[in-house]
Amino acid sequence: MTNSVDRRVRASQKRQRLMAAAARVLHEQGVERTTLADIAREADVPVGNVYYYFKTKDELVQAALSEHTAHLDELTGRLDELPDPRERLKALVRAWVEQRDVAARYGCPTGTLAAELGKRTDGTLDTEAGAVIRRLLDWAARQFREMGLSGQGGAAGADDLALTLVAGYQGMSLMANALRDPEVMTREGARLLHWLDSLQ
Amino acid sequence: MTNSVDRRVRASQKRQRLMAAAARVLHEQGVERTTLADIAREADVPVGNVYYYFKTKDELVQAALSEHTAHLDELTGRLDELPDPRERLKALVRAWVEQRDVAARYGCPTGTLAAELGKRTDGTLDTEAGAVIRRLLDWAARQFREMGLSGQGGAAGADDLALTLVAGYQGMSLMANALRDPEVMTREGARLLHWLDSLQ
Amino acid sequence: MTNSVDRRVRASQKRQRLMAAAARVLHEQGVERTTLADIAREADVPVGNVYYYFKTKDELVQAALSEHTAHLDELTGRLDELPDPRERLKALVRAWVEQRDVAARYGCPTGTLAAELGKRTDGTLDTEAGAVIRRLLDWAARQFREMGLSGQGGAAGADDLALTLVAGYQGMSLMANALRDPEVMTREGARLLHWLDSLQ
Amino acid sequence: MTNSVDRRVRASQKRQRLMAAAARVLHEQGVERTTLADIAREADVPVGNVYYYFKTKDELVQAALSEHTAHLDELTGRLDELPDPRERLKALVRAWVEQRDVAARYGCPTGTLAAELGKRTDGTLDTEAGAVIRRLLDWAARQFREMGLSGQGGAAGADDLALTLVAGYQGMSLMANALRDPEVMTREGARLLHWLDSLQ
DNA sequence: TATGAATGAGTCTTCATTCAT
DNA sequence: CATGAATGAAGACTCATTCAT
Repeated sequence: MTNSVDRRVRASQKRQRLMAAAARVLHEQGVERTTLADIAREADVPVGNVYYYFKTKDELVQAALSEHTAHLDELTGRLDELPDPRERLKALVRAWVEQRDVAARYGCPTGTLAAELGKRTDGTLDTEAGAVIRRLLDWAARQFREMGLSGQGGAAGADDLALTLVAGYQGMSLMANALRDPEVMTREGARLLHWLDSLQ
Repeated sequence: MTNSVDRRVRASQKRQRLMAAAARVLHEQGVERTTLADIAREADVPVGNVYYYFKTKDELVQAALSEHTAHLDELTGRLDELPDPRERLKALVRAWVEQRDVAARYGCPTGTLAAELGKRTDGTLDTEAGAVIRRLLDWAARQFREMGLSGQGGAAGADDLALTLVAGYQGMSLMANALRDPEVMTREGARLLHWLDSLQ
Repeated sequence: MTNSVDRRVRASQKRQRLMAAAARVLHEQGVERTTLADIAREADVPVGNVYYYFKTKDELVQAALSEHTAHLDELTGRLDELPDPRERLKALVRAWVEQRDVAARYGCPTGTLAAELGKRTDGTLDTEAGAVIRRLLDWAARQFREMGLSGQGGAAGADDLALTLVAGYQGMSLMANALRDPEVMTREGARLLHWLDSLQ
Repeated sequence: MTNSVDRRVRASQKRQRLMAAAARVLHEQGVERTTLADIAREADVPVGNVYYYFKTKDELVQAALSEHTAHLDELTGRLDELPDPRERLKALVRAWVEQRDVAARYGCPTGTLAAELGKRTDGTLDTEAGAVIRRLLDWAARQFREMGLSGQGGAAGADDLALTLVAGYQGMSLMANALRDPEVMTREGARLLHWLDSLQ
């Protein structure tokens, strides 16, 4: 009985390994340049076996996106424990800056995925990465609202601020990546922190 | 003799057509999803003939980047005729906003190309799109310097401002693209204009 | 002890279900387009379990043929209870016509299986469906013989008549299937009945 | 110039070779058991090159059907030169009987194709073979009509007779194939000839 | 026995690149 | 220069069969 449980556990571990590997490799190599074999190798799973867990390559891409969503939720979940919404946002920016080396090499996982998938015209996954970004946007807007920054502009104010914040993150990630320079993250991150402090 | 000139002219037209087609199609479909046949068809050039102008697919990608550089130079060249550097920068932002529909559908040509090519690990073209962005950065920094905004921080001030400006552009393009919403360009564009006005 | 009996019963039920499912699905989809998973699903048996009852896919095909043989035997068994051999044959034809909708959609189970398996060159099952047809042929010949229609030509006469009858059935099934028209069965069935009546 | 013509000719010969090979191999092995490599090898064309002429395997199947249609047209064309329609039909039956060895080994090309393709549920090619058979049916009906055999039943009579004739052919082919016995063709062919003679 | 999972050989298809003329 | 055709190396995906428990 323990054995059968073990097997199930190991199996779901495999699925988990595949998802993690997909998230990593797809981020590093992009969707089109990544072969199933790449992901399988990284997850240490025989190629033929991948299809037991994911019926198509696109399902693996979808799974990678779920993985990114999970990471995002975990991060915002941790930040939610901070008492002050402004501090939460600032901690978020600091977390981004800490990722500067990865960003400089491969860009923002979700942002680059959104850019690549957005080129599709067949309606498959083309806006899925956008959904992850929207989730981040929503969380950020909630913080701004909690800061009482819906402003005179009504609720739209918080949404705009969230947009500015996330666009700032995407912009600095892309620039750091294009210039292969992690310091871009530091400099622009500092600017975002300053901006957050200035809001009232 | 006239014939040979004609031929040369026609040939260079073909080359031109291929470059333009490459720029367009690669922007819309991405590098990996675009086949040589796609570009050839769009340029109305027989596939086999492409190789007389570009020895590899990568050379066509390179050519597309040159095309984007040329567009950029043409734009900044026009802007240079404005007397006031701040007006030049604001006109640049307005030009970006005018492209909002394209940006919402396909993102910034250079930015998305930088993201895709940046995934390469084989050292081919992986930073070439970054060079185009750097060119934009340099032009912008020149404007800020001319505005006397090198600040107390010396020349770095202008560079930082340029970085913020271009990152702002990339950020809003990516967000507009991810959310498939051109209005993102309008809103964030307005913010950038306001920011440019506030600088002194 | 009851448990072990139960198990055996359940097991043989599973085997039975697999055979029935194989007969049905192989008829509808053909051998090559049918996967083991298709049959397992239809029989509501886990895929991995199939191999306890049938060691290879071909054994399942064989089992489907047995199933068809059983159906045939059951049918002729019922017909054998009719007193008049001519009536038996006419009832057979009527039974065929009753199946017209299935025939128009999927053809004769045995005939189409014979056609598909006959393409094999590896000597596996390639004439097995033919054996089922031969069984039908034998039964029909017996009826003709009983009708006293061995004729001057001796026993061969009955065999020829049987061949004509079964060929008639296969021909009308194939035509109904190719034209997707059940009425073909009705029309040609009527002709066969008329022919049977005319024999003396 | 001659060279360029040669090339085009050779190219279209290749296409022709592929069609002929497809017709032959698909008849002998069936659609599902035949790989593109099989056809390519038989046509002496590199596998990758096949796709220059036919975009998918299904297009090759379609091409094989065209080939069969062409054979049929050529045959009926030759028969049309006979003055008497009854003689045309009898010559057709004799032509069938001459093919008895092929029929006994592989069945009727169109009939077996119709049986196999008819199993498809995806709407691709599933009734295409039926169209070839219908063409034969139409030609035969024309002959019967010319014989003045529309009967009291009007034009339907000829159609029914044509159906009986072609069903007879399909039936005897299938039986010859299932029993692996060419003599079936001879016997049933004789019966069909006799039947044709008896019509008035 | 029972069963979810594993395996790897095989098949279709795509495409950059090259070739012959 | 021009161009239709040729080539072969991948890559995604399927599936019968086997395995571990």
